[in-house]
Amino acid sequence: MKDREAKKIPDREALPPAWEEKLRSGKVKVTPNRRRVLGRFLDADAPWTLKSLHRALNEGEACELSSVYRALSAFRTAGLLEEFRLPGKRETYYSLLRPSAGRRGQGKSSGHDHHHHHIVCQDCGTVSHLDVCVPTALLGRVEDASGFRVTEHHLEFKGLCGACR
Amino acid sequence: MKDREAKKIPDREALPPAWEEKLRSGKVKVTPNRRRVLGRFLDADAPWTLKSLHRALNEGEACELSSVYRALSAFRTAGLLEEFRLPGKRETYYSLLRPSAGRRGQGKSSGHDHHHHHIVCQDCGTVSHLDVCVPTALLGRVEDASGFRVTEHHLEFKGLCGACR
DNA sequence: GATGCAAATGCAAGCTACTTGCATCTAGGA
DNA sequence: TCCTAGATGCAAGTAGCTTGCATTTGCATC
Repeated sequence: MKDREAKKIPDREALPPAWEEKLRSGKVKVTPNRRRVLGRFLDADAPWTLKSLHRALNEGEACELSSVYRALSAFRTAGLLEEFRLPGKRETYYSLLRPSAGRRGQGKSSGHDHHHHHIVCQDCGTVSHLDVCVPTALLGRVEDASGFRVTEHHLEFKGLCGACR
Repeated sequence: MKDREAKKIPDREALPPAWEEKLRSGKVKVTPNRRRVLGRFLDADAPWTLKSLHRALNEGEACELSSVYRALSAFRTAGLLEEFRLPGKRETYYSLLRPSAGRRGQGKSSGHDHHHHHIVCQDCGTVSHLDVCVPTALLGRVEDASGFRVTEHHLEFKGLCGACR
């Protein structure tokens, strides 16, 4: 948690080219606000809520809640973010959909399909990412049992984090 | 879906004794309102939202939204209901936690622990129950990867139902 | 470099889905 | 039957978005 050198980027003037490209190809205009929003996701690979993001951004220059909201919607439409909800929490969470680059290509490589799942500490509320996913066999059983064709799944865990145990 | 004989109970005067017992042991007073609320869950083994339940109840005698809300909270505290949220939906859903009776006892038999998971049709919005669950092996991997002790999990699927395909 | 327009922004108002306070009523034990 | 903790109805309050509108701005084009 120490900030070495110029590591603690307050607000970026530019995003990594890959991401700027992604925005443009998603027909999302690149503005200072949006750079700052996306920059937060790139800095902290954690789930953000509309409000937590708004608070974090306004430690710097002010930025309207509704603009953050619209940025999130735009990013989601463009396939850069996924949205999810947690049992017992009221807010909607967002997290970055990184392209499934270095993974052993076990899915269709459709560009960005590396979603992930989450675990929440029932004591302190910390939310962490998980790299595990639903086994294919289970998906098959779900389709058989329900008659649905499954297109998406969300898996949330609740428990006690290392610190709270 | 046909209603045979007196199968279509409008509002019950009494709940199955097992459930009345459960309420009492959970320190929940049994009132006409609460019988009607719980009755709906017993009649239709589907997820309800506060509002859908309120609407359903008020086809009969009126019953305040806030009372339904408080009944749901009480039932949840008593361990009769579980609450969950679905991605893309705003409301909180509730479903009955039936005691894990006839199952091959693969969990600790703690009274009621037969939770289940859900699949939502992305077209028509229908929500169905699923009888599949997260494999124990996956839970182990989650604990190892995160350092958390897992106490709960929720698994939601999205897809196309038989009718919408 | 100047221009035009679709899209983004700020501000304010509106909406949905709860959630709570309070006076009154009632289930259920004494 | 009586008492009291807890349930109810009604109304007001709150959180978390969501939208409308006038203004500004990114960026493709000239």
